[in-house]
Amino acid sequence: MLPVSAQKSMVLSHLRRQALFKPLSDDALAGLAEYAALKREKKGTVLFSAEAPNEKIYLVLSGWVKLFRETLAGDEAVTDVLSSGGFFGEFGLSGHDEMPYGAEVVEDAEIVSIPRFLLAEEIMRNSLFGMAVVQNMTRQRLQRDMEIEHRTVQSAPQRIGCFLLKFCRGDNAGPVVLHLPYDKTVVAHRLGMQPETFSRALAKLREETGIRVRGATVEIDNLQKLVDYTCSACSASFPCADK
Amino acid sequence: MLPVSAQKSMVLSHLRRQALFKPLSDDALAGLAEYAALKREKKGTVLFSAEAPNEKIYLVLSGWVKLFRETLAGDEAVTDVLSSGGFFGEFGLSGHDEMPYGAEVVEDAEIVSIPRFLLAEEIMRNSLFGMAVVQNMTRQRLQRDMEIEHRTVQSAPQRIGCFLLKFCRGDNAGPVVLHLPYDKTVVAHRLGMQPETFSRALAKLREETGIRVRGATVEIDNLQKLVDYTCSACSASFPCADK
DNA sequence: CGAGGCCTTGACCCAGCTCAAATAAGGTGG
DNA sequence: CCACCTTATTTGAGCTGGGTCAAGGCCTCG
Repeated sequence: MLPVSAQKSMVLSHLRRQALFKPLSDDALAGLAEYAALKREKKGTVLFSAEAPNEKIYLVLSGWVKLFRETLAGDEAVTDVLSSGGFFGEFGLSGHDEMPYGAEVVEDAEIVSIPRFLLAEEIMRNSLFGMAVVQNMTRQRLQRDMEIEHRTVQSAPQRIGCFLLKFCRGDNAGPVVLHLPYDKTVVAHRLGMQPETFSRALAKLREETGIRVRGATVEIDNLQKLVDYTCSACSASFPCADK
Repeated sequence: MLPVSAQKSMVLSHLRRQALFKPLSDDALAGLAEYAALKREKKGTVLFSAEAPNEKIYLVLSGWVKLFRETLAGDEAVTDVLSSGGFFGEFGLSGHDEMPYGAEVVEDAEIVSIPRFLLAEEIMRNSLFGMAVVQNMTRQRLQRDMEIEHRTVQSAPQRIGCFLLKFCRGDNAGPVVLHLPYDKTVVAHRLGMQPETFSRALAKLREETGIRVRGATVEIDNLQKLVDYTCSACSASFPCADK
């Protein structure tokens, strides 16, 4: 275990790297780091479940976390799956007292948590930061809109393609190698389909676009081909990334 | 046509009624009203299309407006359908220069538009207002999460039921009478289904829950029955409204 | 080496889509 | 007020993508 001071400074450097925190002064940032906690969590850990009190904002440094809602009938809808750089729990910033979803670690992760009241205070103090939070929320909402579109308009293989493309930078060219970060079942649910369908859809995508899949590793020789196949049904086309 | 001053004061009173603007001082509100424009728009009018410059925030006073995205293949995904009290164009607040969706009037409407820079300035000036904007965005995002869940988990008749319930206040009791506000085709797309499916699903919902439909009018005798049928597949149950 | 998890495959089913045709509901001009 | 034309809504018939259930295959870990 690292000494406390070293941990703090590590947290600090991670926070500094987040776009969301850019408008914060060094002092303000240090203040956050002071009360922030860094934890290592094992796969399977439930960080909180829906309706838990909403007291912290979380930032994923490494690993994977899924956000989900459970229906009365026991079905589960995965709203998002986050990796390095992903935020969750921001609902706390807007005065919600309950988490509207649950969060579970699906791949061993390092996670920083920050008491929500600290951030709420900072919003009041620093309107530039308030603006940054608005922008963050806005981006999130836009992504949800896209997600809704995808689920109505894209076929299962296309949704997988779209998911893969999110990990490709626009700097195309040459073959790309990706590591599917986690459990295929989780990916399947993230994309709103059953594991069986995921498996079949991936097979189809493979034969349709020439990508190669070995275990969790995906190799893309011809990015353009994947883009053509995937984005034809969508309102945005390839480097459709979140700017 | 009303004299200009009367129009301004009408706009002002509408703005004052919005939760979003509660934190604004009378002066600030008057400032907004000064530059706000109130227009009557005919069904079919396209207010703007995707990728248009993002210069205004809009507030619907009456009538109906749909927000949508179009895919390259010409399919259309309706992201939302707004009526009295609905906001759109808030993306402008976060520095996006292009509208990420189009907006079309689907039922004659009165709409107020406010230059976005005015609001952006106000966010910087008044952090309580910034907070209110964050809350608004948050609520929107949550609704999108719910929407994603609904589309994966609910059947077509249930989605219609859920849509109807949004117009019922929790103060249940007695029979409820609703006026389906617009074109059934629009409702169908809003719910992510084809018009034919909508028609059949509505028939099913009718026989399943005893509601009665005549043209655009819906009568609900037994609200509880509708709730039971509709919400069983969902993670939230009836007065699941946006608080 | 055996047990338990994933992932893939096969077989079958069904909700919702598509195409096509029949009705209903408005709206217009005479 | 009526005939006529246009646009919405319903209905029918058949298709299909993806879901469900069940049976292997494969890999990991004890």
